[in-house]
Amino acid sequence: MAVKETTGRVTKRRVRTRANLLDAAFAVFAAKGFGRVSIEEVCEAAGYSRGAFYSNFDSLDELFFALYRQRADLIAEQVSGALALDGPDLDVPAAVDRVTEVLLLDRDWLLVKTDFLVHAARDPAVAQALLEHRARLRGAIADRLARARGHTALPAVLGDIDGAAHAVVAAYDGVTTQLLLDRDGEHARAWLGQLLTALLTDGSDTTR
Amino acid sequence: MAVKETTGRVTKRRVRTRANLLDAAFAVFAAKGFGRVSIEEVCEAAGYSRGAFYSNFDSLDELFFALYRQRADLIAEQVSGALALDGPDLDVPAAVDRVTEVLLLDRDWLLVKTDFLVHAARDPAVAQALLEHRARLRGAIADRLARARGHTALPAVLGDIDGAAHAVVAAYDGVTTQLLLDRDGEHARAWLGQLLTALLTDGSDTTR
DNA sequence: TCCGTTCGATACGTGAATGTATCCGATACA
DNA sequence: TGTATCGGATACATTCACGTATCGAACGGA
Repeated sequence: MAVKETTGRVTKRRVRTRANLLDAAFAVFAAKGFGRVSIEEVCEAAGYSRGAFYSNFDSLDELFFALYRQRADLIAEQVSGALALDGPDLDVPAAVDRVTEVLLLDRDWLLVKTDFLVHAARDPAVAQALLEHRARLRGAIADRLARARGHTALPAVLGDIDGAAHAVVAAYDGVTTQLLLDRDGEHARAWLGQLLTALLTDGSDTTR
Repeated sequence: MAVKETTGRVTKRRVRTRANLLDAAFAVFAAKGFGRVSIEEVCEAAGYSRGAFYSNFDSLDELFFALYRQRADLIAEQVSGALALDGPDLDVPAAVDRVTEVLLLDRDWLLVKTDFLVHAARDPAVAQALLEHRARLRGAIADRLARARGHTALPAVLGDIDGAAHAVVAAYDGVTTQLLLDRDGEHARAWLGQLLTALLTDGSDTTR
């Protein structure tokens, strides 16, 4: 373990250093990709030497994992927040807009997340973590959809509410891919909105 | 350039070597990921020494690019073939099944393709190549959809036929992501079929 | 303020991957 | 079959990133 466990004492300096390393790592990973980043680059970007790194982490993999958890938790919170905003009744287009905004706002996060996906695809243990994050998102979405039942009918083709939540996440992933390539964030958000409403409402709605 | 241009002479041995290197690279990239592969690993897997590599390519990047083009062309062909199978009229569910089969059959290809996406996301020139491949796929899909107009009405929410083709590709990308994580190919194919029919038919169809 | 502990910097040795230069066997063509 | 060219193997020097071991400084508690 990188963090000593002999004593519960955690210095303030330590947490600051760790946070700085994580922040710097986020920027560096986003810019160059996980596979092309050296430990020293992260340290340099953070203003530390490698000694600081090895005092806080055992490997780049461990740092990457910690970084992902941190940011994923943040996003999950924001999505939950965006979904909880309006009252007990769900306004589909408005909620879709808010969620869309959160999910596609930060290109750097999409880059890091995709790097993490590639990583996870080859390591079942890592995949587990990513699947859990996705399950958390789906859960938040499904909860919200459940409260809206009756107001807006879901198309039967997707199956139950959980199927609909799966579809939402799939649409998110699909639009993410396109956005990573064409870098047109505005278009991506508009289009994700369109896709989601296409999936969540039956075909009769043509206004949006 | 790696391939000499002083003379048009291309030895048989050379094309064989190049093909072997590409095949080996595909396997190695799929197994370990582009970022974690050394030139020597590829050569070793192909049964050559580094000399052969440098005689055929300038860098790992160049090889990766060539590899992607090769395989992407193959897939594009297969998709076109799968779409051209039935007569002038389109049988949506059948065509969806066939395309789904082609697109999600080979996990290794999905891995390499996602690696390539990550790569392209940071290099506009590479992104261009990937966008063109995607455009080719969309074109084939759009052509097919155009011929089916009237038989199966498209939901208006997606916009025109090209919008529908975009949606198909997005669904493909979304399911790909999930498949990379849970490794359940059968489920992925079934679900992609479900998603596509949900997108391509209006909400009235509940049988599949 | 003093002291023990913790944190991070520096210096070092090591292994791996790279690109090049050179050499020998294979190949194509007359 | 002979010969000139080509393709790939080998050897080499170099660079780079890694992990460790050690040292001085910052920190927190008494």
